[in-house]
Amino acid sequence: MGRCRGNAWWQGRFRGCGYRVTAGREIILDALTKTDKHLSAEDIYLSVKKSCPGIGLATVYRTLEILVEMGLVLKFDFGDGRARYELAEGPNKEANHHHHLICAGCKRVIDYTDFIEDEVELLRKTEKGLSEKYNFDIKSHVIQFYGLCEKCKTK
Amino acid sequence: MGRCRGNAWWQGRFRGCGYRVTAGREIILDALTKTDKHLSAEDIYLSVKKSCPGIGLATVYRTLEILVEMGLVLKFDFGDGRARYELAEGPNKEANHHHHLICAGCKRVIDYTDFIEDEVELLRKTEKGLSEKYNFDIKSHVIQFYGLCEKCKTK
DNA sequence: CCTCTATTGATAATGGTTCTCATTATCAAT
DNA sequence: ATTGATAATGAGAACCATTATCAATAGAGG
Repeated sequence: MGRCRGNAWWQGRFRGCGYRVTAGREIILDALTKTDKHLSAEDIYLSVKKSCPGIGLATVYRTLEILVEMGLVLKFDFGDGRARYELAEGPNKEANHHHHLICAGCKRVIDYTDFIEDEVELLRKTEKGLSEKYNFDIKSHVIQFYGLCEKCKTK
Repeated sequence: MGRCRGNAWWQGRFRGCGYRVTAGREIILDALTKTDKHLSAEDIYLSVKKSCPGIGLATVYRTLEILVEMGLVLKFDFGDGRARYELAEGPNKEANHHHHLICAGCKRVIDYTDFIEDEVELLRKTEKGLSEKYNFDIKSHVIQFYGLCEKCKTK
Protein backbone atom coordinates (compact mmCIF):
# COMPACT_ATOMS: atom_id res chain seq x y z
CA MET A 1 0.00 0.00 0.00
CA GLY A 2 1.03 3.62 0.37
CA ARG A 3 3.31 4.50 -2.52
CA CYS A 4 2.83 1.18 -4.24
CA ARG A 5 1.69 1.16 -7.83
CA GLY A 6 -1.45 -0.76 -7.12
CA ASN A 7 -2.96 2.60 -7.94
CA ALA A 8 -1.96 2.20 -11.57
CA TRP A 9 -5.45 1.04 -12.51
CA TRP A 10 -6.80 4.60 -12.62
CA GLN A 11 -3.70 6.23 -14.09
CA GLY A 12 -4.29 4.56 -17.42
CA ARG A 13 -7.86 5.81 -17.49
CA PHE A 14 -6.68 9.32 -16.67
CA ARG A 15 -4.14 9.37 -19.47
CA GLY A 16 -6.58 7.75 -21.83
CA CYS A 17 -8.95 10.68 -21.28
CA GLY A 18 -6.15 13.17 -21.94
CA TYR A 19 -5.68 14.08 -18.29
CA ARG A 20 -2.31 14.26 -16.57
CA VAL A 21 -1.54 12.21 -13.49
CA THR A 22 -0.72 14.50 -10.57
CA ALA A 23 -0.02 14.09 -6.87
CA GLY A 24 -3.18 16.02 -5.99
CA ARG A 25 -5.41 13.79 -8.09
CA GLU A 26 -3.83 10.67 -6.64
CA ILE A 27 -4.29 11.74 -3.05
CA ILE A 28 -7.87 12.86 -3.59
CA LEU A 29 -8.79 9.53 -5.16
CA ASP A 30 -6.97 7.83 -2.28
CA ALA A 31 -9.09 9.68 0.26
CA LEU A 32 -12.25 8.46 -1.47
CA THR A 33 -10.91 4.89 -1.71
CA LYS A 34 -10.13 4.68 2.00
CA THR A 35 -13.57 5.55 3.32
CA ASP A 36 -17.15 4.40 2.97
CA LYS A 37 -18.54 7.73 4.18
CA HIS A 38 -20.33 10.32 2.07
CA LEU A 39 -17.70 13.05 1.93
CA SER A 40 -18.33 16.66 0.95
CA ALA A 41 -15.75 18.60 -1.04
CA GLU A 42 -14.63 20.31 2.15
CA ASP A 43 -14.38 16.99 4.02
CA ILE A 44 -12.05 15.78 1.31
CA TYR A 45 -10.13 19.06 1.32
CA LEU A 46 -9.50 18.87 5.07
CA SER A 47 -8.60 15.17 4.92
CA VAL A 48 -6.18 15.63 2.05
CA LYS A 49 -4.64 18.72 3.61
CA LYS A 50 -3.10 16.58 6.37
CA SER A 51 -0.70 14.83 4.04
CA CYS A 52 -0.58 17.55 1.39
CA PRO A 53 -0.87 20.91 3.20
CA GLY A 54 -0.40 23.04 0.12
CA ILE A 55 -3.44 21.77 -1.75
CA GLY A 56 -6.20 24.21 -2.60
CA LEU A 57 -9.96 23.80 -2.31
CA ALA A 58 -10.41 24.66 -5.98
CA THR A 59 -8.24 21.70 -6.95
CA VAL A 60 -10.46 19.41 -4.94
CA TYR A 61 -13.54 20.69 -6.77
CA ARG A 62 -11.82 20.47 -10.14
CA THR A 63 -10.60 16.93 -9.51
CA LEU A 64 -13.99 15.76 -8.27
CA GLU A 65 -15.62 17.15 -11.39
CA ILE A 66 -13.26 15.10 -13.56
CA LEU A 67 -13.73 11.96 -11.47
CA VAL A 68 -17.51 12.28 -11.73
CA GLU A 69 -17.33 12.88 -15.47
CA MET A 70 -15.16 9.78 -15.87
CA GLY A 71 -17.60 7.74 -13.83
CA LEU A 72 -15.07 6.85 -11.12
CA VAL A 73 -16.96 8.84 -8.51
CA LEU A 74 -20.67 9.41 -7.86
CA LYS A 75 -22.05 12.78 -6.77
CA PHE A 76 -25.09 12.94 -4.51
CA ASP A 77 -27.42 15.61 -3.19
CA PHE A 78 -28.83 14.76 0.22
CA GLY A 79 -30.63 18.06 0.56
CA ASP A 80 -28.30 19.82 2.99
CA GLY A 81 -26.91 22.29 0.49
CA ARG A 82 -23.61 20.60 -0.26
CA ALA A 83 -22.75 17.80 -2.67
CA ARG A 84 -21.43 14.46 -1.42
CA TYR A 85 -19.03 12.15 -3.22
CA GLU A 86 -18.49 8.40 -3.17
CA LEU A 87 -16.19 6.10 -5.07
CA ALA A 88 -18.22 4.33 -7.76
CA GLU A 89 -15.78 1.62 -8.72
CA GLY A 90 -12.25 0.50 -8.11
CA PRO A 91 -10.23 -2.50 -6.92
CA ASN A 92 -12.26 -2.98 -3.73
CA LYS A 93 -15.56 -1.44 -4.67
CA GLU A 94 -17.10 -3.64 -7.36
CA ALA A 95 -19.56 -5.24 -4.97
CA ASN A 96 -20.30 -2.09 -3.07
CA HIS A 97 -23.52 -1.11 -4.81
CA HIS A 98 -25.95 0.48 -2.38
CA HIS A 99 -28.62 3.16 -2.07
CA HIS A 100 -29.62 5.76 0.50
CA LEU A 101 -32.29 6.38 3.09
CA ILE A 102 -32.36 10.09 3.99
CA CYS A 103 -34.04 11.41 7.12
CA ALA A 104 -35.87 14.68 6.49
CA GLY A 105 -35.61 15.47 10.19
CA CYS A 106 -31.95 15.08 11.15
CA LYS A 107 -30.57 14.71 7.61
CA ARG A 108 -28.94 11.43 8.61
CA VAL A 109 -28.13 9.13 5.69
CA ILE A 110 -28.40 5.35 6.00
CA ASP A 111 -26.79 3.16 3.37
CA TYR A 112 -28.66 -0.01 2.55
CA THR A 113 -27.81 -2.99 0.42
CA ASP A 114 -30.98 -4.99 1.03
CA PHE A 115 -33.17 -5.89 -1.94
CA ILE A 116 -30.29 -4.97 -4.21
CA GLU A 117 -30.65 -8.24 -6.13
CA ASP A 118 -34.25 -7.51 -7.16
CA GLU A 119 -33.38 -3.91 -7.80
CA VAL A 120 -30.46 -4.76 -10.03
CA GLU A 121 -32.68 -7.05 -12.08
CA LEU A 122 -35.37 -4.37 -12.51
CA LEU A 123 -32.81 -1.68 -13.21
CA ARG A 124 -31.11 -3.79 -15.83
CA LYS A 125 -34.44 -4.27 -17.59
CA THR A 126 -35.43 -0.62 -17.19
CA GLU A 127 -32.11 0.71 -18.39
CA LYS A 128 -32.25 -1.54 -21.43
CA GLY A 129 -35.77 -0.41 -22.30
CA LEU A 130 -35.05 3.26 -21.74
CA SER A 131 -31.84 3.09 -23.75
CA GLU A 132 -33.74 1.66 -26.70
CA LYS A 133 -36.81 3.87 -26.50
CA TYR A 134 -35.03 7.18 -25.97
CA ASN A 135 -31.69 6.28 -27.57
CA PHE A 136 -30.08 7.33 -24.32
CA ASP A 137 -26.76 5.95 -22.97
CA ILE A 138 -27.28 5.37 -19.26
CA LYS A 139 -24.10 5.73 -17.20
CA SER A 140 -25.42 5.67 -13.64
CA HIS A 141 -28.53 5.91 -11.53
CA VAL A 142 -29.58 7.28 -8.19
CA ILE A 143 -32.21 5.76 -5.92
CA GLN A 144 -33.00 7.56 -2.70
CA PHE A 145 -35.77 7.21 -0.15
CA TYR A 146 -36.84 10.18 1.95
CA GLY A 147 -38.66 9.98 5.24
CA LEU A 148 -38.26 10.09 8.99
CA CYS A 149 -35.84 7.93 10.97
CA GLU A 150 -36.56 6.09 14.19
CA LYS A 151 -35.68 9.07 16.38
CA CYS A 152 -37.32 11.81 14.32
CA LYS A 153 -40.64 10.04 13.68
CA THR A 154 -41.64 10.25 17.35
CA LYS A 155 -41.16 13.99 17.73
CA MET B 1 -61.64 27.41 -12.45
CA GLY B 2 -59.94 30.64 -11.47
CA ARG B 3 -61.42 31.74 -8.18
CA CYS B 4 -63.55 28.63 -7.79
CA ARG B 5 -63.23 26.66 -4.59
CA GLY B 6 -62.19 23.48 -6.32
CA ASN B 7 -58.92 24.35 -4.63
CA ALA B 8 -60.40 23.62 -1.26
CA TRP B 9 -58.75 20.21 -1.16
CA TRP B 10 -55.43 21.66 -0.07
CA GLN B 11 -56.80 24.41 2.17
CA GLY B 12 -57.90 21.88 4.74
CA ARG B 13 -54.45 20.34 4.81
CA PHE B 14 -52.88 23.76 5.24
CA ARG B 15 -55.10 24.66 8.17
CA GLY B 16 -54.65 21.19 9.62
CA CYS B 17 -50.90 21.80 9.75
CA GLY B 18 -51.39 25.17 11.45
CA TYR B 19 -50.66 27.21 8.34
CA ARG B 20 -52.82 30.11 7.15
CA VAL B 21 -54.33 30.11 3.69
CA THR B 22 -53.05 33.11 1.77
CA ALA B 23 -53.36 34.40 -1.79
CA GLY B 24 -49.66 33.89 -2.39
CA ARG B 25 -49.73 30.25 -1.33
CA GLU B 26 -52.81 29.61 -3.47
CA ILE B 27 -51.30 31.11 -6.61
CA ILE B 28 -47.98 29.32 -6.18
CA LEU B 29 -49.73 25.98 -5.83
CA ASP B 30 -51.84 26.91 -8.86
CA ALA B 31 -48.72 27.53 -10.94
CA LEU B 32 -47.44 24.05 -10.06
CA THR B 33 -50.82 22.46 -10.78
CA LYS B 34 -51.07 23.96 -14.24
CA THR B 35 -47.80 22.65 -15.64
CA ASP B 36 -45.97 19.39 -16.08
CA LYS B 37 -42.58 21.08 -16.35
CA HIS B 38 -39.81 21.00 -13.78
CA LEU B 39 -39.93 24.57 -12.49
CA SER B 40 -37.19 26.29 -10.53
CA ALA B 41 -38.05 28.74 -7.74
CA GLU B 42 -37.32 31.61 -10.10
CA ASP B 43 -39.48 30.09 -12.87
CA ILE B 44 -42.35 30.00 -10.41
CA TYR B 45 -41.59 33.52 -9.18
CA LEU B 46 -41.71 34.95 -12.71
CA SER B 47 -44.85 32.99 -13.60
CA VAL B 48 -46.69 34.04 -10.45
CA LYS B 49 -45.59 37.66 -10.79
CA LYS B 50 -47.79 38.06 -13.88
CA SER B 51 -51.03 37.77 -11.93
CA CYS B 52 -49.63 38.88 -8.59
CA PRO B 53 -46.96 41.53 -9.30
CA GLY B 54 -46.28 42.35 -5.67
CA ILE B 55 -45.12 38.89 -4.66
CA GLY B 56 -41.55 38.46 -3.42
CA LEU B 57 -39.03 35.76 -4.27
CA ALA B 58 -38.59 34.95 -0.60
CA THR B 59 -42.27 34.07 -0.33
CA VAL B 60 -41.90 31.62 -3.20
CA TYR B 61 -39.02 29.89 -1.44
CA ARG B 62 -40.86 29.86 1.89
CA THR B 63 -44.02 28.46 0.34
CA LEU B 64 -42.15 25.79 -1.59
CA GLU B 65 -40.42 24.72 1.61
CA ILE B 66 -43.80 24.23 3.30
CA LEU B 67 -45.26 22.41 0.30
CA VAL B 68 -42.30 20.01 0.20
CA GLU B 69 -42.50 19.42 3.94
CA MET B 70 -46.23 18.64 3.61
CA GLY B 71 -45.52 16.24 0.77
CA LEU B 72 -47.64 18.15 -1.78
CA VAL B 73 -44.58 19.04 -3.84
CA LEU B 74 -41.41 17.14 -4.71
CA LYS B 75 -38.01 18.81 -4.87
CA PHE B 76 -35.37 17.57 -7.32
CA ASP B 77 -31.73 18.23 -8.03
CA PHE B 78 -30.82 17.76 -11.68
CA GLY B 79 -27.25 18.91 -11.19
CA ASP B 80 -27.47 22.41 -12.64
CA GLY B 81 -27.17 24.23 -9.33
CA ARG B 82 -30.82 25.05 -8.77
CA ALA B 83 -33.63 23.01 -7.27
CA ARG B 84 -36.67 21.99 -9.33
CA TYR B 85 -40.19 21.51 -8.06
CA GLU B 86 -43.09 19.33 -9.20
CA LEU B 87 -46.56 18.72 -7.85
CA ALA B 88 -46.56 15.36 -6.09
CA GLU B 89 -50.29 14.84 -5.75
CA GLY B 90 -53.57 16.60 -6.23
CA PRO B 91 -56.90 16.30 -8.05
CA ASN B 92 -55.35 15.60 -11.44
CA LYS B 93 -52.00 14.15 -10.46
CA GLU B 94 -52.67 10.81 -8.78
CA ALA B 95 -51.64 8.83 -11.83
CA ASN B 96 -48.75 11.06 -12.76
CA HIS B 97 -45.98 9.02 -11.19
CA HIS B 98 -42.82 9.22 -13.26
CA HIS B 99 -39.03 9.34 -13.06
CA HIS B 100 -36.24 11.21 -14.80
CA LEU B 101 -33.56 10.65 -17.39
CA ILE B 102 -30.92 13.37 -17.11
CA CYS B 103 -28.42 14.10 -19.87
CA ALA B 104 -24.97 14.88 -18.50
CA GLY B 105 -24.17 16.73 -21.73
CA CYS B 106 -27.00 19.21 -22.32
CA LYS B 107 -28.68 18.81 -18.90
CA ARG B 108 -31.96 17.97 -20.63
CA VAL B 109 -34.45 16.07 -18.48
CA ILE B 110 -36.74 13.43 -19.98
CA ASP B 111 -39.72 12.23 -17.96
CA TYR B 112 -40.56 8.59 -18.41
CA THR B 113 -43.45 6.51 -17.21
CA ASP B 114 -42.42 3.21 -18.79
CA PHE B 115 -41.78 0.23 -16.55
CA ILE B 116 -43.54 2.09 -13.76
CA GLU B 117 -45.72 -0.95 -12.99
CA ASP B 118 -42.74 -3.19 -12.24
CA GLU B 119 -41.03 -0.36 -10.41
CA VAL B 120 -44.02 0.33 -8.21
CA GLU B 121 -44.18 -3.32 -7.24
CA LEU B 122 -40.48 -3.46 -6.36
CA LEU B 123 -40.60 -0.14 -4.57
CA ARG B 124 -43.60 -1.22 -2.52
CA LYS B 125 -41.71 -4.31 -1.41
CA THR B 126 -38.48 -2.40 -0.81
CA GLU B 127 -40.16 0.35 1.14
CA LYS B 128 -41.94 -2.18 3.32
CA GLY B 129 -38.71 -4.04 4.01
CA LEU B 130 -36.71 -0.93 4.73
CA SER B 131 -39.42 0.50 6.97
CA GLU B 132 -39.36 -2.64 9.09
CA LYS B 133 -35.61 -3.16 9.20
CA TYR B 134 -34.61 0.42 9.93
CA ASN B 135 -37.86 1.59 11.59
CA PHE B 136 -37.93 4.37 9.02
CA ASP B 137 -41.11 6.08 7.75
CA ILE B 138 -40.66 6.47 3.99
CA LYS B 139 -42.48 9.47 2.54
CA SER B 140 -41.12 9.64 -0.99
CA HIS B 141 -38.42 8.34 -3.29
CA VAL B 142 -36.32 9.60 -6.15
CA ILE B 143 -35.14 7.51 -9.10
CA GLN B 144 -32.96 9.19 -11.66
CA PHE B 145 -30.85 7.87 -14.51
CA TYR B 146 -27.82 9.81 -15.72
CA GLY B 147 -26.22 9.47 -19.12
CA LEU B 148 -26.00 10.96 -22.58
CA CYS B 149 -28.98 11.73 -24.80
CA GLU B 150 -29.29 10.99 -28.50
CA LYS B 151 -27.68 14.28 -29.52
CA CYS B 152 -24.89 14.39 -26.95
CA LYS B 153 -23.72 10.77 -27.30
CA THR B 154 -22.42 11.37 -30.82
CA LYS B 155 -20.21 14.33 -29.99
C1' DC C 1 -64.49 45.52 14.36
C1' DC C 2 -60.33 44.09 17.07
C1' DT C 3 -56.51 41.84 18.59
C1' DC C 4 -52.91 38.54 18.12
C1' DT C 5 -49.52 36.83 15.44
C1' DA C 6 -48.31 34.35 11.18
C1' DT C 7 -47.01 36.01 6.80
C1' DT C 8 -45.01 39.03 3.57
C1' DG C 9 -41.73 41.98 0.63
C1' DA C 10 -37.44 44.19 0.22
C1' DT C 11 -33.00 43.55 0.89
C1' DA C 12 -28.79 42.11 3.12
C1' DA C 13 -26.24 38.14 4.34
C1' DT C 14 -24.74 33.46 3.71
C1' DG C 15 -22.09 29.89 1.84
C1' DG C 16 -21.09 26.31 -1.55
C1' DT C 17 -19.10 26.32 -5.94
C1' DT C 18 -16.81 28.37 -9.95
C1' DC C 19 -13.76 31.61 -12.21
C1' DT C 20 -9.35 34.24 -12.88
C1' DC C 21 -4.67 34.50 -13.51
C1' DA C 22 0.10 34.26 -12.50
C1' DT C 23 3.00 30.40 -11.26
C1' DT C 24 4.25 25.53 -11.31
C1' DA C 25 4.38 20.75 -12.83
C1' DT C 26 3.64 17.03 -16.25
C1' DC C 27 5.35 14.54 -20.08
C1' DA C 28 6.51 13.71 -25.00
C1' DA C 29 10.22 14.86 -27.87
C1' DT C 30 14.86 15.72 -27.96
C1' DA D 1 18.63 14.49 -18.31
C1' DT D 2 16.81 18.77 -20.67
C1' DT D 3 13.53 21.36 -22.88
C1' DG D 4 9.22 23.30 -24.44
C1' DA D 5 4.28 23.32 -24.90
C1' DT D 6 0.60 23.48 -22.14
C1' DA D 7 -2.25 21.34 -18.52
C1' DA D 8 -2.76 21.90 -13.62
C1' DT D 9 -2.47 24.45 -9.41
C1' DG D 10 -3.27 27.78 -5.36
C1' DA D 11 -5.05 31.95 -3.62
C1' DG D 12 -8.56 34.67 -3.56
C1' DA D 13 -12.29 37.12 -5.86
C1' DA D 14 -16.63 36.49 -8.01
C1' DC D 15 -20.95 34.22 -8.60
C1' DC D 16 -25.53 33.17 -7.50
C1' DA D 17 -29.13 30.20 -5.42
C1' DT D 18 -30.95 30.21 -1.08
C1' DT D 19 -31.78 31.98 3.70
C1' DA D 20 -32.18 35.38 7.40
C1' DT D 21 -33.70 39.92 9.03
C1' DC D 22 -37.19 43.14 10.19
C1' DA D 23 -40.78 46.45 9.86
C1' DA D 24 -45.32 46.45 7.69
C1' DT D 25 -49.44 43.77 6.51
C1' DA D 26 -53.16 40.54 6.51
C1' DG D 27 -55.61 36.03 8.16
C1' DA D 28 -58.75 34.18 11.55
C1' DG D 29 -60.92 33.51 15.96
C1' DG D 30 -63.52 36.23 19.26
